[in-house]
Amino acid sequence: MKQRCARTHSHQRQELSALTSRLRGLSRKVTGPRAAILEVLRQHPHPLTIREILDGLPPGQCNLATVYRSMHLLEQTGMVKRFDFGDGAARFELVGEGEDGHHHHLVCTRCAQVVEIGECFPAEIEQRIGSTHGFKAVTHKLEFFGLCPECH
Amino acid sequence: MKQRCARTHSHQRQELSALTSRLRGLSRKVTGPRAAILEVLRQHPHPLTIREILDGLPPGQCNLATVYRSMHLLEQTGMVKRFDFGDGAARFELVGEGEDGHHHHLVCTRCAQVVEIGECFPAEIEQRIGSTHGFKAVTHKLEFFGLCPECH
DNA sequence: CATCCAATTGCAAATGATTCGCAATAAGAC
DNA sequence: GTCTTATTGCGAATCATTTGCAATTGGATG
Repeated sequence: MKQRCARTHSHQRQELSALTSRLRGLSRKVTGPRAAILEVLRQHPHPLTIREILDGLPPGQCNLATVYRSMHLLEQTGMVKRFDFGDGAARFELVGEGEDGHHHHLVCTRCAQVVEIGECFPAEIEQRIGSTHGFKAVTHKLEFFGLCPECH
Repeated sequence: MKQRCARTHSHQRQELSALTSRLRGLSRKVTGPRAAILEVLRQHPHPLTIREILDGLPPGQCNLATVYRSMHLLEQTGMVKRFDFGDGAARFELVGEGEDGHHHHLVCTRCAQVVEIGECFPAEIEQRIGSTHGFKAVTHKLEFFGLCPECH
């Protein structure tokens, strides 16, 4: 069984060269924009919005549409994971090689500070939920919200 | 302590008159559009998108912008609960009187069929997560995704 | 029941995130 | 180097949602 809920995401920063090799290994071209985007993600081990990624790029390095397209690509290849904090903007985080990136966050509803969470929904309960309703390949999205120390 | 994770949402359909009284009790006007929207929600005890609500309304009964505004109002007053299945469209469900509407869903990623889920993230773990990081008023959003019996 | 005022609505235009078409460009294979 | 095809930039399109504003209408009041 897939051990998904343990600490499967190491935050040891990956080398940029390792990232680009991964891309190349997936027979995708390592272009200027893509390398630059990977570098931004590497520098910010936090969920980043498309806008934040674009703003983190050297000016003129890459077009907004290209960021969107790159994030799709990276998501499909499993190199980044998409998160949704419910504010209408997708966020992305690098995924370590060989990992699935499944984890959760605790988000401050006032200042948007984000903390990464180790806990996960109990796998056995998820399993039961799926089989109870005849669903297969069940996963979940889970995010926590609250007021951070500075905001209360 | 708030008992949030038991089956706090009864799906016994509420009377329309009870709903409109609730609105009136909150000193909000019971207008044609609002009554019609409540009726649609009553008839469909499932998470509905704005578009689905509008389409469920008698034609010409209510403007799109009004549906948006009404859902905001109903959400603020606690009469409906907003859910996010990650597809970019908010969904709404009526909340029973005196309940908080907190619950989760199991959504088919192919046909979008939705099953309501009784289980919830263990409150004691959520509590621990909050206090570990000094967060207050911690809640969570949790939805399950998988392939329903018809789709696999 | 008529009156009045603030809350509410409709409409159209604005916004914000995301996607798409298409011609120009640039990786990487040979 | 050349060539082929993936990729990019740009602008326009799309989709969900919000907003400004003038017209309308609940419902409190007399």
